[in-house]
Amino acid sequence: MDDEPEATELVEFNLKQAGYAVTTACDGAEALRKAHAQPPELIVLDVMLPEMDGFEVCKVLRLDPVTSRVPIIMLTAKAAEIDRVLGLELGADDYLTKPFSPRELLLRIKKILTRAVAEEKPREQIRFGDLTIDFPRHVAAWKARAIALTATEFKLLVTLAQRAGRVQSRDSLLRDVWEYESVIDTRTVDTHIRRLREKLGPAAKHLETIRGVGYRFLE
Amino acid sequence: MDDEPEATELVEFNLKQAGYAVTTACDGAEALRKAHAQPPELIVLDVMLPEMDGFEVCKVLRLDPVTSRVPIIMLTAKAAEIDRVLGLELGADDYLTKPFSPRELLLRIKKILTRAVAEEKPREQIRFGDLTIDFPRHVAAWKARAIALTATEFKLLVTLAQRAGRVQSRDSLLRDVWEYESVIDTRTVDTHIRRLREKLGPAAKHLETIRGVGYRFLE
DNA sequence: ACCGGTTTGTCACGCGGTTGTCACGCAATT
DNA sequence: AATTGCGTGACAACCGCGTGACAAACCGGT
Repeated sequence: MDDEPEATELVEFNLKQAGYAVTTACDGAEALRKAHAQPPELIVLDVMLPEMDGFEVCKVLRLDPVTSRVPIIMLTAKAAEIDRVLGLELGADDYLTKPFSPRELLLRIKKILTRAVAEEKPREQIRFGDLTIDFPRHVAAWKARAIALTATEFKLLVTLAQRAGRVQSRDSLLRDVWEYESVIDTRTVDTHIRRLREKLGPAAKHLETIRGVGYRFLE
Repeated sequence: MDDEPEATELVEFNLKQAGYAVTTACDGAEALRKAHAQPPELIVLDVMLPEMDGFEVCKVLRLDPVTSRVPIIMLTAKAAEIDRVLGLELGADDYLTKPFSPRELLLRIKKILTRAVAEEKPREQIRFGDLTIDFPRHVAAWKARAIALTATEFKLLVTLAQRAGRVQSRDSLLRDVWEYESVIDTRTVDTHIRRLREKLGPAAKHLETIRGVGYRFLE
C-alpha cells in the first residue's frame, strides 16, 4: 500500500520473488476495505497516502477487531515520526525510513512473521508463574484458583499481559481496552488498575507502575 | 574485489580519488577473510571471480552475522542475472552491468551509504558494552542489572544515546527532552546529568561534558 | 417494566517522589 | 589573578499516582 506506483511495484516484485502472496492498494480506503475483507498476515503501510494518511489507516486497522492483531510495518520519510509510529499511539510493529533497500524490508518482514507464529500458540492461554490467563474461557486464575474479574478488568489484564514487559501509556491502554471513546479520563485507568490489583491479590506484583509513563506487566 | 586486475585497479583508483578507504581482494576466499576480519561500510563485488563466484561470496557474506548487514553492490556482465542478484536469495543492494562508468559506480555507492546511515537509527534497543537501553520496556541496565531511572532521566539518556558521539547543547537537549520552549533554566540540564551519573554508576563514563558546548554520549 | 446489585467512570484529597531552581565552590580557561 | 563554566548540595513547589467515595450506567431476574 503505497502512493508511488513504482515503489509499490518494487516492493510487490521483491515480496513475490521471495514467495509471499501480495495484495496491493493505492489509497487508504482501499487498503482498509481489502484488509477487513481478507485480513493478511502482515501489512506494509506507507505514511504518505492520498486522502487518508498512513497514521489514520494504522489507527483504524488497530481499532477493527478483524485486523487489530495484524503486524504492521510502516514506511516513513521522516525519522522524527518514529516515536509516534512505535510509541504505541499507533502501535506499528516496525518501520522503515525511506529510501530503504528491498533486502532490508524482507529482513524485517521475516523477523516479524517468525515472531508472530512463535507467539501464536500461547496466545490462548498465558502463564506467568502461578498466574494463568485463559483468553477464550475468559478466566484468570492464581494457583488454580479462579479470580472473579469484570469484563473491563479482564481486558485490561489481557492487554497488559500480552505486551508483557513493555510499558503501556494510559492513552494506549484507553485505545486498546476501551476501544477509543476519546472522552474518557486517563485517570480512569488508575482506578481500574487499582481494582485489578485488589482482586489479583498476590499476583498484583506483576502490575508495575512506571511513574510518568504508564503501566507494565512484569514477567 | 574483482577478477581482472586492471578493472580492480581502476575502481580502486576512482574510489580513493573520491576519498574512500579501499581494500581489495583478488579472489572470493580472500574477500571473505578480509570482510570478516574488518567489516567495511560497503562491498563492491564482481560476479566473475576465480574459484568461488560472486554469488557464493554474497551468500556467505549474508550468512555471517558480522557482515550480514553490510551493503553489497554487485558487478555483473549479464542483465539476465539481476533478478537473482536483487532477490531474496542473494539480497544485494544494487548492481551494475559491465561495462560501467566509474562515475556511475560512485553515484550508486553514495546513494547506498547515505541510505545506510539513515537506517542506522531504527533501533528500539541500544547497547553500548555493558550498558543496555530498552526503549519500549523503559528500562536501562548495566551488566543485566536494572537501573532505576525517572521518566525525565530516562528520556535524557535515550536522547543522548541515540545521537551517540555527537555533542548536544543544553538548548537542544531542552527541546528534545523537555519538548516545550525554554521557559526552563539551562542549568536544569546539569542537575539531571548529575542525577543520571549518580544512578548510572560505572556506566557514567559514557556521559562526557564538553565544556562550553554541552554533553556527549561516548561509545 | 421494575428493581436490586454490580459494574464503571469521575472526582477530591493527600502523600511522596520527582523536578526545577539557587547559591556556593572548584576547576578550567583567559 | 580574574573570569567563566560546571559540579554539588540543599530545598521548596509541583505533579503524578494511589485511595476512598459516589453517582450514573448497566444487567439479569422477577
